[in-house]
Amino acid sequence: MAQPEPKTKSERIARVLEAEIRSGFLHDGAALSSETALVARFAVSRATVRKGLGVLAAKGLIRTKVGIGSFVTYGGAVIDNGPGWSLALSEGETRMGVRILSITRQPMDLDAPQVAAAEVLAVDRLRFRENTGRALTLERSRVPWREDFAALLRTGLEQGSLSRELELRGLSPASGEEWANVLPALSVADAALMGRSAGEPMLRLRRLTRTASGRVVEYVESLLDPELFGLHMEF
Amino acid sequence: MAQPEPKTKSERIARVLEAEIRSGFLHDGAALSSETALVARFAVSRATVRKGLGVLAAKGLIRTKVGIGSFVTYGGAVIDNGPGWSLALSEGETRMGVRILSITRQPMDLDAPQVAAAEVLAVDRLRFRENTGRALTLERSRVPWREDFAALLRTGLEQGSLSRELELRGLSPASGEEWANVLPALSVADAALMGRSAGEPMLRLRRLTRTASGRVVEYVESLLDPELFGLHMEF
DNA sequence: GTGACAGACCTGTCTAGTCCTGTCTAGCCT
DNA sequence: AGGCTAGACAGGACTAGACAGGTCTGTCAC
Repeated sequence: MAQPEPKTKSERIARVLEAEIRSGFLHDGAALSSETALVARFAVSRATVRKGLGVLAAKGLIRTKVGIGSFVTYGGAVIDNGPGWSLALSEGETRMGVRILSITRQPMDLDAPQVAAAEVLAVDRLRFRENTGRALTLERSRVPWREDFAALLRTGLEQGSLSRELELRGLSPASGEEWANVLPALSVADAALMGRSAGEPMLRLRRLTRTASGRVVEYVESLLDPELFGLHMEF
Repeated sequence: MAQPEPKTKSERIARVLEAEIRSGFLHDGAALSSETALVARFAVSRATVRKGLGVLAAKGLIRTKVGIGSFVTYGGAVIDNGPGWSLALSEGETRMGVRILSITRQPMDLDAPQVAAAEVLAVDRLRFRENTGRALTLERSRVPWREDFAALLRTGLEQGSLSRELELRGLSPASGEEWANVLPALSVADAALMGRSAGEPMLRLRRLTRTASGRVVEYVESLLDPELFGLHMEF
């Protein structure tokens, strides 16, 4: 229905950081990276980073203090969807549990031609409402394999967040793409994983993130309960 | 349909660039060369290049931004104008016809609390592939009623575009919101309108646009064939 | 232990320069 | 008159660098 607005660099930076804040990846009170660190991450000049931060400050999402840094001042976390669309819960308060199905080193299995790597770190997770057995989301993350992922296969993820592990290794997304469409019918295999009925329509989200240098950070494919999840965007 | 021979240099430039865009050589979101680079490429003056770019901009194929450049805003099938999500056709070239179901003055019927107006201009359209009877989209636009819409009820829309009529009356969207979700089952009434089966899952898009002063310009609710349409976003 | 200090790191601000589009003027040619 | 050329100037986006001043922390002297 629309065309992507050509974005300036500063707008893009504001957008990526805003999504990280709204998704809860950067929680309320958290310190953003320093301006010079963001310069490196987004591969732009400091003036441009500051312009992007200015947008967030104007929206009241962050506050910056001289000599210290910038801090998140927004507490409305949603779920970990990374940058891009804001994933909105259709209902009100919904407590969701997370279950990690598997963390493995394996060949690339999903259909994402942009991911050239033969081997990936694969993390599959379920989210479910605690009172029922039905899973609300099924998320499959694929990250091009690096040797320093080896420990994760034994120890698991810190706080269950793959993004955080990637961040620790300098794999911060600076740009990306996102696709959304309707999966008309849940497959038998996925239905079994999610404790749902095969044939149900689902909302399917695919996201590819890249570093400033263009290297693929992560590819995520999510199946979401259409009753509960929708996409929302302001422009 | 045979194209007439381009008469002027600026027409030739527009023709060449348009072909590159429609062929996919310049994909959606891609940056065109700068005007001075195009001056060198086509060996004409900058004014001529700008005239050619002006033709493309008027067609909605590109958008130019001061200090940055010109960008392709044509994703293969532009359904409607305006910023926000980019609606992507899953398949390749698909020629679609438009049929306007009705243009009426009526009470607000859709569930959009942001639209305070009691009376609206309501435009319902179908889009369909020409060889089949199945509609691919059903779009319902609602615009707060103004007296200068009266003529539209008799004369119809210029080029079938409501956006153009709104633009002519100074109602240019400056900001807005967009929601997307899965409609699990097409209603019997809508199925009949679209020539589809009731119960099919559909992609539902809702968009609310506002002027710079915050007045609601338009509310649109679209049902889209999930096989054919998806959402795409870069960040 | 404590207090002072140096240095590291942070934001705030400024300047000079590049590259881009927007716009205007003057003139040439058919 | 309309299409085109050539040039000039303004202003926006961005880069790169420099400098000042706030804040924190490790270290050293006492």
